[in-house]
Amino acid sequence: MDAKGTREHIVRAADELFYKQGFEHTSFADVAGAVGISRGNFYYHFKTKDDILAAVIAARIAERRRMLDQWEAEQDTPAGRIRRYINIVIANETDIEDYGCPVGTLTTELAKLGHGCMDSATAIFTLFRSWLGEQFTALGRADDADDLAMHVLAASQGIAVMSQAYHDREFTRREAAQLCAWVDAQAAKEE
Amino acid sequence: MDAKGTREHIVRAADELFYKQGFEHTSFADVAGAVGISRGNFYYHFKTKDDILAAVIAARIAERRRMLDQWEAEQDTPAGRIRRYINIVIANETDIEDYGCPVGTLTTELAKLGHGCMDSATAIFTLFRSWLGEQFTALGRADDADDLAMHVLAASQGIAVMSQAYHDREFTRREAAQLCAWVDAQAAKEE
DNA sequence: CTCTTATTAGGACGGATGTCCTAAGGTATC
DNA sequence: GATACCTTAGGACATCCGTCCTAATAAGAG
Repeated sequence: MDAKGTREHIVRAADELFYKQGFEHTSFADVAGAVGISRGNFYYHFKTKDDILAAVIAARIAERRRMLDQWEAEQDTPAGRIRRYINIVIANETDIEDYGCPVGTLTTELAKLGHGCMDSATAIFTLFRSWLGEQFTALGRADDADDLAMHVLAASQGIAVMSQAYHDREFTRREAAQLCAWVDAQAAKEE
Repeated sequence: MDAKGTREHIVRAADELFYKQGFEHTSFADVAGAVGISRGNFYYHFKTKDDILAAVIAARIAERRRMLDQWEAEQDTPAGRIRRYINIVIANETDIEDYGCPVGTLTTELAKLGHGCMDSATAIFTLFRSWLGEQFTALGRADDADDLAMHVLAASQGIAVMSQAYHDREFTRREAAQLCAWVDAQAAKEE
């Protein structure tokens, strides 16, 4: 197989395992096993575990960027786009119940490990943060757009954490709906 | 030294290390080093690492219970008590920036590890959840007291996650103040 | 002081981990 | 078909981990 394909395969498998088991709890052997290659071959593509993590984070950023572009194409209004973001917690309900938010749980883990990739992980948050900020600006809230974006991020993270703790889908839906209503109320405040 | 004292000393050290480094990333040697005893002596007090975790969680529950009692004594009104809870994110600002919320980050980690102590960790959340529920009931919101309690928990967790990601104290204070205002608004709705 | 019990220190153990090396197998080019 | 390079497999390595055992020490009771 060509190196590019194997490398991508490794990143995909590592991405999923880092999400579902955590970065530290996932070993080279785990990833190699999931991909179906030997541990030795591994070393040909990535010298260290940190290299894999960096590649996984880069892949996540690229994927999220594509997702945001798609949302912009699908949703016509800024409020609709923000609501689309909030809707993640419902669309990915099952995974979030079991493994939490991929972004939040990774930054939390890397922060505790004092890992150098912490800043790259935070960059995923920043991607959403600025995108949400743009939407709030388009909503006529240029002055406090970033504050509002941070509020949406924080609320989503809170929902994810509690969702993981209690597996309560009613709670998740109720909070998401409430946050969407809040967004619409912010839109009404424009002008 | 007597066994009780050493045991408590171990639990205290493990509590701090589990919080600051994460459960998995903390080894027997780390805890033994922090306490100043040998790894062998360790085994006399706790047979397995899971035993230590169970003891740490039990200690956290007991400590939080004491804290809630104190808040009830200090604060006269239900709203004041809820605001006192929200104020944690500001009072413990420095630690939360570096290590996140002790309860949220632990449940997140244990969930990913598929650890058996996950339920005990969730019990710490439940302690706050029912206490907050009681306060909202006292506020005249018996019907949706638990929903409101969950909302406060989620909001606090969200603030903690973003605080850890961005170390932005202005954000933390703004969100905490906003949440306190929300509590007061809920109180106003009673009648 | 003596004997028993409670507590400690230090190290052995099997296993897992991240890293690295080397030899073999494929693949493409001339 | 021969050569050079890309890719793979399998294992060696030093280290650390959780667990467990044993012998020495401290403490307390008679």
